[in-house]
Amino acid sequence: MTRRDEIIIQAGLLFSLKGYSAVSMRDIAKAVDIKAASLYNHLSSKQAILEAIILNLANTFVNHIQRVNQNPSFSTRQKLSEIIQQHIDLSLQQPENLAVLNTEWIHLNGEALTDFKALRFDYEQEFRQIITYGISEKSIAHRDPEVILFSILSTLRTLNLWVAKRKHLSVDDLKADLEATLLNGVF
Amino acid sequence: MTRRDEIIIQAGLLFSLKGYSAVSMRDIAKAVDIKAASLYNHLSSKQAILEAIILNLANTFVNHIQRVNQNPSFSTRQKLSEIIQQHIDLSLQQPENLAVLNTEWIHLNGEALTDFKALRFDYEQEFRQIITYGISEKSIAHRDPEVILFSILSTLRTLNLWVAKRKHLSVDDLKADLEATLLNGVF
DNA sequence: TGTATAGACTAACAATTGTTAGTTTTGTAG
DNA sequence: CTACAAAACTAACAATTGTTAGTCTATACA
Repeated sequence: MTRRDEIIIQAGLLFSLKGYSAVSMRDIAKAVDIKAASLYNHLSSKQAILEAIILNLANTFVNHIQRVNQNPSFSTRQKLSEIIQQHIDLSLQQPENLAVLNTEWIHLNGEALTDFKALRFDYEQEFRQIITYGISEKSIAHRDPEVILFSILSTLRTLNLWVAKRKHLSVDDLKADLEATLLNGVF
Repeated sequence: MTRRDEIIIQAGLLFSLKGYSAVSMRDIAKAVDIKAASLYNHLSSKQAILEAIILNLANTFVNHIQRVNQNPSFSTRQKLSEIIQQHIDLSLQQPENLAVLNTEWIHLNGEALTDFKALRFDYEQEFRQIITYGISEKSIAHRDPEVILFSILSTLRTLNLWVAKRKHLSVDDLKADLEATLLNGVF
């Protein structure tokens, strides 16, 4: 792990706790025990740190859903199951970076903001396609696809806020309960 | 509407767009067409603006869920239906303030932060009680109540991000689809 | 041994921050 | 018309911001 990686990890932790704007370069420097000016030996700007965190994670998500969606052996249900699994895994592995992705992307500028929005759109588009196909083959209930899409997606996107607290459930049990709740409902 | 209310509304809009820390008192002043120092004739501090926005809305939610939960004529399903309705209504009426509530509460301090956390806990506790009672009477599926609670609640909490875009659906149709998706699932 | 490079440092910068003090303007009630 | 309060203003403050310039030090390689 390079020094740069270490800085980005610590910065992500601080961003998730206090928000991008409320974290100073001096705060980040203190977290890795150097002076603020020394950060610039490893990174070009504060913005660049935020970009690295967010775009890296957004790319991970898009790559995953594209691979799932392209797999012809998966049923609609299996595709959704794989996606749920991925969100659980990343929510457990890097909850802080997910928090940054979810709430600090507004502070991106220029090309990085454009790239992020494109990745977010791509992800939603892949997800949307799974759902509309599922409706067309009648495996998914015939309702407004956007309502279905955002109902499921908003739960998955905020898993990082509570999943770590559910330690008494194994990951497999958590996944089973979550999948049942999202896909089969509660009544 | 007092001048104070006007300031709080404009500040809420700015906070939702750029985040609390990235909005200066001069930004808020410009939005109501006065100078920054004049804000202090109406408010004691920047913090006080944030507190007003968040605690007001959090109280609205808690009061509502308590009234619903205390109504003995409501079934479990009807209680959840009422709660969904309330989230849709507020998401349409004040999406900006909901965004502030959801993402900027970390910037609260001292007593206001304590109060907010207590209100959030109260709300989740009322919600949790509805679900555990539903499980005990076997109207709700027998699964981990926390997974059910946070699955539904995280969708409701982020309605403000997408509900306004669903203009082609009437509020009633939106509610019907959302309720069906959250409570009956999609398969 | 000499030298180049990576990575730390100190010091400073211009801009912006929330807030206060003191003053002037505006509108209303007597 | 006068008096008073509400609400605007100007000017300034100390602190903090991201970033740059220039310097020093240690390690690796010739």
